[in-house]
Amino acid sequence: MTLRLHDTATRETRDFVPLVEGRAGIYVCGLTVQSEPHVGHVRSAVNFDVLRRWLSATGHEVDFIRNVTDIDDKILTKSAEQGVHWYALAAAMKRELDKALSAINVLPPTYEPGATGHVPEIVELTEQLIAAGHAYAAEDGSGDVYFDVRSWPAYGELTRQKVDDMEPAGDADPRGKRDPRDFALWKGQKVGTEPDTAAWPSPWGRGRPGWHIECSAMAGKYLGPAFDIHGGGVDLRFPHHENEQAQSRAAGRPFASYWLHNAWITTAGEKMSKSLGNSLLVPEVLKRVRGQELRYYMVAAHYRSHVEFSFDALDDAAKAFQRIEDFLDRAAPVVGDWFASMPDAFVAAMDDDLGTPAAVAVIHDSVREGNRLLAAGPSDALSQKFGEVIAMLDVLGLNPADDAWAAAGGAGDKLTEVVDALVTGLLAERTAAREAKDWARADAIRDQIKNAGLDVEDTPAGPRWSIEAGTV
RNA sequence: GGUGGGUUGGCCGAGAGGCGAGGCAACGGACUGCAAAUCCGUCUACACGGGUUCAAAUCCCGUACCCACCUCCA
Repeated sequence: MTLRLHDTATRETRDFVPLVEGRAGIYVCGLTVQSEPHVGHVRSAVNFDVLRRWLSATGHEVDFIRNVTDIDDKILTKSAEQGVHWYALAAAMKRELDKALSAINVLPPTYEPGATGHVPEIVELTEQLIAAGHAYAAEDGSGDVYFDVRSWPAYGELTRQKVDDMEPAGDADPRGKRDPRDFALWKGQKVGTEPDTAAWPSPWGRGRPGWHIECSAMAGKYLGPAFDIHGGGVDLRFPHHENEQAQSRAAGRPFASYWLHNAWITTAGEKMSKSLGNSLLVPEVLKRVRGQELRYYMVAAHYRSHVEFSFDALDDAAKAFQRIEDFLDRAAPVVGDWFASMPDAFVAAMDDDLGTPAAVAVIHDSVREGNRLLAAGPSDALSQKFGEVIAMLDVLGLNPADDAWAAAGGAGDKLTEVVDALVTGLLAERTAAREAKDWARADAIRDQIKNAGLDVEDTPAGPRWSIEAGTV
């Protein structure tokens, strides 16, 4: 069985054949750190984290590069509005992003390069493009350098568009462009309006990188002229990815073999950046559900499907995940030896363009079977189901035993011990009442615990408490 | 104007010619002192109109509505 991926460049789902057997080089466009991350932003990170984990799980050594755009127009505009240094804003937002991603167990990339640290590589690539006749310094003295779209016949190949059919950029400043579709590789500093700290020396005067060039330069530096997979959100296909590919290929670099694009999480049918919604910032959402549950919500939908975000659906996802967790909690004390193994159906689902919805369905199948077996006490079959569930959750980054969750939980563990001590005392009283068939007393104790926000279940191994669903 | 995606049961959300994904909710049954949890079962859906086919949610044609991108974007 081999992994098949949907390549948006060819619009085909085809076998993944890495350039070097057993290795995979992945470049993912990360965020522009200009504001706090919302759930839409982190979906992309989760989707590509799953890809990375699956490649690792199937024996690939993965080089995973995810950039962070730490200088651009928006960062400059917003920082000016807020009266802070642009680099202070970028650094603060980067910390917020890191916090949000670790809360949902997104593994850190192999390396996370930023545009500001790669100006020499960007200048070098720009010079190559000028030498090759595909870029030119603006003749208006602005210090800008543009990619010459008309000089590259393949321009538009990624998104199947013809230059002549494209809507001319109405609001774009033509400045020194030969064609309105030409895009900036280098932006000359606007002295007086842009801070000196946001300008670097170059053969064309002081300035800063254009948006697209950084990814071409950094992908080339860390993954080489040709690499396996390039990922990002659908909105990046054009212009960002189209331009990245044009630049790179015009400079003689074959670039990515496969292009993967994740779909949106929308609210009210619209992309999140268009709706206001502070409530959708990751820290806000994590007040309602845990990181595991938010991640499950994202993984339960296919990466290429639009997800219409709703708190009701999020709550449903949290319950579904708790069902899986509950099985592990109840089975753990009785399973004995077990080993991790993935059912064929799960492997087949993941190999089919990362079919996480079907993969999650397989987890639920194993959980149901495991629950059935659990009623009969320990057995090899139960241990096997337990190992299956753990293995599958691991691949999806959802293993409840993963240290990542404990780190995100903070001081919760100590509190749990305290609650456990208190509740255990009450439950002992209730057990005594039940043995005396004093049902009124037993139920009163259970109600008291329930009113505090905890559920009580009677199991063959005795009473068990848990935090009521939805109140975590 | 160009390019791409979508519309599935009470809800979320898969599937891509036959064989009921899965979850949540609801209802019935088993279990329970009563519950909870769990298991078993029920609810048989594919925007609309045509067509192809032995067979269509799936393929084709048309229609409606929605969304994204066309140089700020996950």
